[in-house]
Amino acid sequence: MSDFRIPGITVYRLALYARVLENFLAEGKELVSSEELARACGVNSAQLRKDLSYFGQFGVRGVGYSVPALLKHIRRILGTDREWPMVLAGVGHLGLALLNYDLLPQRGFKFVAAFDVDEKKIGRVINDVYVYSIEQLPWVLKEHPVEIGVIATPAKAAQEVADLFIAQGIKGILNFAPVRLKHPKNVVVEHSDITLLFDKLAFYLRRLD
Amino acid sequence: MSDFRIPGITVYRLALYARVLENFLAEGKELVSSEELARACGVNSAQLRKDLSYFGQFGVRGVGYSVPALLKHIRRILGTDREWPMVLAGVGHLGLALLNYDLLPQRGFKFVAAFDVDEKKIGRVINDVYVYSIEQLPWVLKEHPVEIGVIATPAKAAQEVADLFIAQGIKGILNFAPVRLKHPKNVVVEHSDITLLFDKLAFYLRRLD
DNA sequence: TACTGTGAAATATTTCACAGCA
DNA sequence: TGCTGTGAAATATTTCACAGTA
Repeated sequence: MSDFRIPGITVYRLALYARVLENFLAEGKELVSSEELARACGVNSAQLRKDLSYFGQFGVRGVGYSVPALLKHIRRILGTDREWPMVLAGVGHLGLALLNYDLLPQRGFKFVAAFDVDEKKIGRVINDVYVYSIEQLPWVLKEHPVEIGVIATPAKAAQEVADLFIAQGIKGILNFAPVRLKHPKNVVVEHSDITLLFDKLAFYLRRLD
Repeated sequence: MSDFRIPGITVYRLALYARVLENFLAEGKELVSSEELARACGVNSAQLRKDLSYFGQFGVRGVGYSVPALLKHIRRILGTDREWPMVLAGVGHLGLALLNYDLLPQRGFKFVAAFDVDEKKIGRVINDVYVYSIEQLPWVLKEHPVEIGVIATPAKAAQEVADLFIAQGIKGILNFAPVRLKHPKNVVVEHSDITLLFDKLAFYLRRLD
């Protein structure tokens, strides 16, 4: 019922439920049962109900869940019922992909500035986002304080960027560089290392009968 | 000791250990203790030792682990001691980032062909990879059978591509499209939905004191 | 001595199964 | 009746703590 210690995996699943509910909503679906939503998400229905029960009661016994109401509840739980301005460090191929990824602003995650060290990139505007020199980072963050910083630099630059972010008051970092960041524990860091997923796939492929 | 049912999270951590060991190796480090490697990976040392113990004994009591030997062992366990040819569907911004991501071929994951529906992209060569029309997919996979298919298309095309992949004998799919794929259980599917990570970050940011 | 390897204990997560209710 | 919500049971994972050994 309370939010005392919510497992990361539960938070992740809530985000997944929200994604699937968005699709149901787009299809004009009004009602959904835990069984149906769970199946669409690839999880057990008791688990879905348990995940929700950490935060309250959102369904109607004998009936199910209202699709728009449940989506609204989950968004409020996740904090995606508001806008989250963000900055990006590293305008390489992945950085470009992030700047151009429409689903992020649709969900409230909006880049307000990007940074790079490459002279050829500095001054460009990508999808309405200006690319600054990394040296302007303290100044830009002072002018436009944001809570979320995204790192899409090469591994060797990532820690330095993280330190800069943290020094300028960034509270949450999403790190796509393949390196573990050191950080104080009042800063939230999520790591996303794409190459690890390929390794995992290789492992399970090898032991397919 | 045996590989009966290895938790996905253990496999993921093994990949992480390999990544950190690679860095240690590059620094010329010969020996590492479970404590030191675990700290660099952000995990408990007993957990690291337990993870390894599913597969054998790789250390020396009182001494630690040989960095190059442990790395070799983990690579063999993961299946990253060989090359994995792959195909890509979807040459948008994310697809481009994947085609240009040097760490993948360094670890043996090599795209041999890419596919798209956009006439403007078909026929281009990106980082030595030719972009075919999606209609040529059956033919190309017949000529060059591969086990891994990567999906970086918009959500609405992903299931159709997955079905094509599976029909052509692909055994493992890494799906970056924000949709849950239906698939027979002799096909391994890993989902990577980047937007879910942003949601998770928002959740933990909101409850930072 | 200084570590690994690993049963056993502790903890966390998932699933069951059914009471409760529209 | 047909669902949700949730204690309790089952299962999975992590951590402890120490025997084993180079």
